[in-house]
Amino acid sequence: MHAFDVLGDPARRRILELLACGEMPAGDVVRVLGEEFGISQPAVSQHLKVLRESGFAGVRAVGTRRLYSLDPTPLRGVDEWLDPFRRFWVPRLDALATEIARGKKTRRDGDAQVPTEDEEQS
Amino acid sequence: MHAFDVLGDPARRRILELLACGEMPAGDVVRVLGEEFGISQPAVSQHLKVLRESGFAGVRAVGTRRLYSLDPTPLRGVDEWLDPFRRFWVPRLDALATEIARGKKTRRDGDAQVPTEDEEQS
DNA sequence: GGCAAGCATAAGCAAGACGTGATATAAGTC
DNA sequence: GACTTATATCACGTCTTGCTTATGCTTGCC
Repeated sequence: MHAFDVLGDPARRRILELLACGEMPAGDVVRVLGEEFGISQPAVSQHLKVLRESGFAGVRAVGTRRLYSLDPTPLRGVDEWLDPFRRFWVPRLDALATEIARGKKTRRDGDAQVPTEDEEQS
Repeated sequence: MHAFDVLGDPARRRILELLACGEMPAGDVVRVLGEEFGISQPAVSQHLKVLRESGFAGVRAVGTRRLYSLDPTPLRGVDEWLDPFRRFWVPRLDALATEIARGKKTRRDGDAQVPTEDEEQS
């Protein structure tokens, strides 16, 4: 299952948000998701399985509990996919840095905005 | 349809990549997707519809052609959702900046890495 | 007007995703 | 060993998605 498919489900996104705060036993996840989404324990368990198998989460058994933790690797991949698009909303810091390095006076920021298609890319 | 669901389909991701290079007529998209994914014109047209209706793309009619263009807004939303997770793989630039501002010597970068759950978040 | 090109829409179908209730498994408690 | 708790898995129904083929609607051109 592709990373974006995994993130397609709101319940799974919520689980990742929970895990971002630190390790969490499956039971706690079940409780929160149950309250917020009204879904059952098996449903949550299956989501956790998806997160496990797609590399978003790791598990650690402690007694009868299963402590889930976030693995950021696939999210990082998503972040990287997003990278070429970021130029559409992020001021071009590289160009800015270059200008600063050259000691130029700051120009009007007209060309530090969303680029048009005939600008260089990559 | 939620942004992440839209991005869940590889064909749609590809279309967004194409549109990132600039405006493109539907026919060209059909040709590329046809080659790369082996799908038909209606299939592509339906993907374009999804992208339109979810705000990822805009259209402009020119004669009999439909020029599609990227609208970065929803991608930006995705980027923002990703933000709280970024601390897991991005060195903490804010802390780094603080240290530099204070004129401290650069410490070993042991604590500039992935934070543990008992550190402050947000 | 007639025709072709460019694209969108409709209808139908197959596959997969997500939910449920029931049940299995394994560890802790008495 | 019996029972409870914590979690996973099974079997199954349903809804959604994404594809296909067929067709409709504009626009440009002769």
